[in-house]
Amino acid sequence: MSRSTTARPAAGRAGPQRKPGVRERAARATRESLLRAAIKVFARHGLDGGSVGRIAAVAGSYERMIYYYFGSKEALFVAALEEIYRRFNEAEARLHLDPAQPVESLRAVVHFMFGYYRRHPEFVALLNSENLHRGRHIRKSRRAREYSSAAIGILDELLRSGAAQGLFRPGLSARDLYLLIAAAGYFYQSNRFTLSAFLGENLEAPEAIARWEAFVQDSVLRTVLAVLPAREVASA
Amino acid sequence: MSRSTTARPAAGRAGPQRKPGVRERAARATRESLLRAAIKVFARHGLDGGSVGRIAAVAGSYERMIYYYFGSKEALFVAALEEIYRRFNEAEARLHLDPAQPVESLRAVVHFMFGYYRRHPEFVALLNSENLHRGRHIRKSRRAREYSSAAIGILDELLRSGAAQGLFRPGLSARDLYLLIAAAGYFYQSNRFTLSAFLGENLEAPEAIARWEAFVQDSVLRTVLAVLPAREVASA
Amino acid sequence: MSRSTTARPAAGRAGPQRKPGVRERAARATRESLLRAAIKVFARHGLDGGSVGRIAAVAGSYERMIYYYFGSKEALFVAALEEIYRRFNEAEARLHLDPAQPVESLRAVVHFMFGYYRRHPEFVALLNSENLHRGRHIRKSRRAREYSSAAIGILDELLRSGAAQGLFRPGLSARDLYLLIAAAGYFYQSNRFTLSAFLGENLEAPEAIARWEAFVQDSVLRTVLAVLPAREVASA
Amino acid sequence: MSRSTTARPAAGRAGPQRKPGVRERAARATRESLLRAAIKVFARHGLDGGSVGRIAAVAGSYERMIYYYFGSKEALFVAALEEIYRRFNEAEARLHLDPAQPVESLRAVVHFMFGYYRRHPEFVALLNSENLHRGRHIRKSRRAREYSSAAIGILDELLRSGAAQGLFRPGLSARDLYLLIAAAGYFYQSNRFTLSAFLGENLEAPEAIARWEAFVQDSVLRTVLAVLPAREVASA
DNA sequence: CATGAATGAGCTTTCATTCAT
DNA sequence: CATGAATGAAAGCTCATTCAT
Repeated sequence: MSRSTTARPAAGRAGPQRKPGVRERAARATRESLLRAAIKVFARHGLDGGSVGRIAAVAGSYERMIYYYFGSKEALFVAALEEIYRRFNEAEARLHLDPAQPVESLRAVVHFMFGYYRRHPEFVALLNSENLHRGRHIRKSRRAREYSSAAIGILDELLRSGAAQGLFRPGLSARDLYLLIAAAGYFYQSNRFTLSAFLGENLEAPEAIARWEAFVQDSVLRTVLAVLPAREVASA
Repeated sequence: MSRSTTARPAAGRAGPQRKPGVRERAARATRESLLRAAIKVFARHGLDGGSVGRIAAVAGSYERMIYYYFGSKEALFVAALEEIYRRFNEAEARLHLDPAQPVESLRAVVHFMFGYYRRHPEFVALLNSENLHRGRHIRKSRRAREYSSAAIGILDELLRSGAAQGLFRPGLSARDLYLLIAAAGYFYQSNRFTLSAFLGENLEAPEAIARWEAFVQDSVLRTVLAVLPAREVASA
Repeated sequence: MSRSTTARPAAGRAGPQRKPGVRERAARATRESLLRAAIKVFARHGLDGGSVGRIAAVAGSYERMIYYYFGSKEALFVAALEEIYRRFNEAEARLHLDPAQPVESLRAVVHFMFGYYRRHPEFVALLNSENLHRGRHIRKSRRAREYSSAAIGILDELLRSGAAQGLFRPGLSARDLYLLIAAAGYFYQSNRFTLSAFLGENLEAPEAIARWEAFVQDSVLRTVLAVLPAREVASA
Repeated sequence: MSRSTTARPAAGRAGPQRKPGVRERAARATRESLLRAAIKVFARHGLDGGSVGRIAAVAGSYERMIYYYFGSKEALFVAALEEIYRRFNEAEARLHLDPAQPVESLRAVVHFMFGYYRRHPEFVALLNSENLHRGRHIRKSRRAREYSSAAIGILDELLRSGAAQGLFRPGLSARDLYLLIAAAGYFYQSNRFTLSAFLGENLEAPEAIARWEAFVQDSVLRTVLAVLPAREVASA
């Protein structure tokens, strides 16, 4: 009853490290271009609106290959989800922070997340699609779950360090703070079209972006700081 | 895209106010049930995923009627968008605030918005769909634009009043604060499925909701207050 | 979750007898031509081999109409099955037998069945398809079951009458006799191609057919007769 | 349709009998498992319904191997047909009959065929598929034709012997009798699903099977016997 | 006013088969 | 010898929409 009548290639990490032949390399390229195309198309049109035909066309491949490598449209969507999570995680890991300087580090975190969402609208769009589908796919993916904890762990370290130095209020929840930062960055990116119409201004203008980030930086710091130096922080 | 397939009944604002006959009332009921069904279906499945067939079925009507009353699927989506904006505006208008008590009023605003998003997931879902489609429909709708300014106007009034009383910092942007509140409430609702998977906890549990609102209330107030009465606010 | 998004016309016997309009008559013609085409195509190519595309083409209609009137390929197959059963039943009902003359009547039954199978290869072919699918469809069809009992009831009457007259052996089972007659006629028709290859002769030649029927007539009568008048029956 | 895509191993009768090496033995095993799988799958799903993918999966091999060893799906079907004919012939050959005891031998023939059909539903199912396809494949197969005559030859011997002993009527056709026996056994097996629905009883129950064989034994003997010993045969 | 019938493009998926190492 | 990769046609089915009374 399993769907794949054709033996699928063992996607993912190969065991014993052979030198890949020409054929193998081309195959991997095909698979990857399909995945990249899927991310692009699903991000632009959603899971329902993004057809396998369009994905194949964007990848310069054939619809059939999607089924060869991924098995189904839905499985391709899961793979796309996992990939954007993986990329986000990777980018996050590259963000080196100094716990000894909690204020600057916290600012850096906000800056990173705002920048990431803006430079990766496909991340935001795919997550929206997944939420439209009530998290059906992510729930099934073991891999996606693994990427979770790191970000909050980092924040927690910063909060503890800040509190130890007497800079931050003690007892703050890293999870809550993470949500606040994510919400501010995500919502601005995700809803930029309706917000632009609603507010009558273009939220994608650089000044608008800068102003928003400054405001949130301010708000986040005020949320955590033990003592508010009236001038300094307000005019960040 | 031409919308006049058949002479449509004058959908929308009736001109001279006649007493509606039986026929007219039945027609209006059909139209409304279609609209309600559209909101439900589009919210659940998105614009692409929600078919006119399903909408007609949910409304207990015929697909043909959608074309009769709305002209096209897209026009029906626009009508659905307008309707949820209208409802939101209406709810907002029912929120009576006392500018003389800016702190309590601000808390009430946060509470209202958090509650609205939670009780009206279709509002959140439809806006997400619209943003996936890059604001294509809202941009065309005159009506939706009208609903914009009220909310921010109210906030502005509160901020001014608070500043005048020496409670709030002066010079704060109502727009920025509005976005922060909206972001915190919206993101939590919109992304509850991926977040629940990501965080490994159920964000729809009452305690989780309460905790989140408390945190945001705190954060919002810390953002605006001129002086922080250490205990009171911290332990909101 | 029901499959038909479009309201399907109430297939089958209409309740209150209105005079059908032009439109209605055309619709019925469409439906019937699709059903006829389905019987033809399924009989020739089987359930799997017969595509809805081909059926639509043979009917001079559109594939879409199959879904409009029948809902699915499988449901169309069920309708085809029911129709050939109905036709067989109808033909059987037209066979008027005189229980007072059991020998002649029995001969007539054999003759009828042999002729029916030969003139209606689609009946045989569709039943074969249904058996390949392990009776999955017929089991679900209430209507098909209704057509069952008549044939055997008639045979039973003949056997009783013959026994009462002292012509037939008493205690014979109509069901067994029915199966024997059906088997002989059906198998000859159903397996005519492999048998022709196997035997090296064309079983569809009129003489071959006549010879076979004569043999079976003889065999059936010898099975039921109480006394065998050596010459008479042997050279039927 | 051209079948030489790659130099095929000499499928079928090996010429000069060399001792097979390890490679050769593995190859033969692959070929045989594919053939066995093909018989199983074609029997269950028909020629059109049985996909090469499923056959390869059941065989635990690759689709490509089907083309390697057999050249095409159709050629594989022909091979499957030939194989089941071969098996049937082989089983028939193991049936040793004593022409001096024609009645017992005839009974044994009926018993053998009934048992074979029942224990080898794939034989019945494949022949049905082949007949659906109008004998297209068997006509092309030299080998299948060879298996024909034996069975009827045996019956002919029995009929002659019986007639010589005065037990059987003279002049009976072995071919006709063979068809009658085959029809009775085959039809019961082939149509067991529709018949079970039609008759409202389970034809696969042991008692039903026994009753049917007894009835047919009786009928066959009554067809051939010159004189009927009233009691003995009637209550077979 | 209202609604069954019709329509064709497009969807996801599976098919048998061939290519290239 | 063996097998992953590729291919395009065709499958069943759903879609939004229009026709015609």
